[in-house]
Amino acid sequence: MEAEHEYDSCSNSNGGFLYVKVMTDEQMEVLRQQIAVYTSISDHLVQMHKSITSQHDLSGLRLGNLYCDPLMACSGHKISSRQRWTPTPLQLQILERIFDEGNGTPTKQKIKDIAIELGQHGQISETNVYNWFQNRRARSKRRQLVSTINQTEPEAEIEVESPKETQTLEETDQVQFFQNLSPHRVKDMYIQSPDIGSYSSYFL
Amino acid sequence: MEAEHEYDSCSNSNGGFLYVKVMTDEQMEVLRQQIAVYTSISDHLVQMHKSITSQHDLSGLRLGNLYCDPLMACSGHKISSRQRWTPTPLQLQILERIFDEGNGTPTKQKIKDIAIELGQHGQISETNVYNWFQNRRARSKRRQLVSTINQTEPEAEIEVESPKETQTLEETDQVQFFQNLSPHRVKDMYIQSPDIGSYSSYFL
DNA sequence: GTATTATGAATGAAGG
DNA sequence: CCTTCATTCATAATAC
Repeated sequence: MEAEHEYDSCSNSNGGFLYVKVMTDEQMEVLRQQIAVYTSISDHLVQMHKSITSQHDLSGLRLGNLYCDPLMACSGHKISSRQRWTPTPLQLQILERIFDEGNGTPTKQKIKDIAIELGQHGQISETNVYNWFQNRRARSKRRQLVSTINQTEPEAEIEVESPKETQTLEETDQVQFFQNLSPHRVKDMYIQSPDIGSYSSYFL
Repeated sequence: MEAEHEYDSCSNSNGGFLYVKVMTDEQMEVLRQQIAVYTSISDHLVQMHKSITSQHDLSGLRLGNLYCDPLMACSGHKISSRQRWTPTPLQLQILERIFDEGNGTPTKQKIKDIAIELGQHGQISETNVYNWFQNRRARSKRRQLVSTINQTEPEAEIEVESPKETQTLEETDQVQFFQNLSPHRVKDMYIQSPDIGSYSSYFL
């Protein structure tokens, strides 16, 4: 098992060597999900507990009053956060322009070219470009569909003063359902001191 | 880098930068402790919940699962039932294990067997299994290429394109370690267990 | 700070 | 096998 580690060696300030384990992105993602399991479990159980205590006022059952939010860093060290690409304004402008040119089918080679071109204006990968076009196409399609429905089914409601609401109904009830179920999104994980006994009041 | 991650940068063929995430042993240990905290938190909450429900038999608080819709009814909204199969954590675990066993070609008969086996843990069809393996294989392959590039020596290797890089794809010990800690994926876990007692199995 | 929205990314499925 | 699409998930950006 140990032999299968991959090590990158790099010298430290002491002149010796410090061995660090290298993880691939895929492994990091798996790890992140593993950790997220506990976040979800905790969130879920917290909610259940809240539901119960709100009905029965069983606050006396809580297990302590010490506080340490496991999500709050004592030292501010983030363990796992998936960094997601965000296009720069310039990149976005170029992407939109290409998209508007109508060549709806982004060829593999075209994606490569675009990625190279956008690479001049910030970090980007071909996958980013691919995803962007995928999402752009899908959402453009969806928006059109929604607006079509809105035309055939004109709302009697007066919403003239809030133009931004026109597209807020894209989210389905199912999404709302899940978000209600797990309001605490899996956010950045932090390293904290393993003071197990002190987290209880997190659930108040 | 201000975070705990250390990034080794290396240039790729696009002239951009790829980053390899590395962790020291110390960081791994802290991470392990962090996860242990979640284990304790969850365990703690389970006990709290048990102590409460044992006194009050709150059957109404059961959590819905994927193929049950009491919770959906509770929401008061029309929630169309999911049309797309989603593997349960247990199913996913089994699938991943089979996939890791390396028998790359899932025979027709094998798929049937797997489907039957997984049927014990939730709704599933042979097509689901087939599709899963197809996607898993393809995406693993694609990710391998990326991470292979990421793992290349940060030294001056200007290699533009390697012809079908080898796929020494083995989960490293780090990942194995965490999988032992929590062998389930996070996906959809909050809609899975219909009973709080089922959560016990999530805790090591 | 919390809540909401926009959007990058992951994934089951379909078509070739 | 591959690509593509629809849907969902998670998070950066923003509103509150």
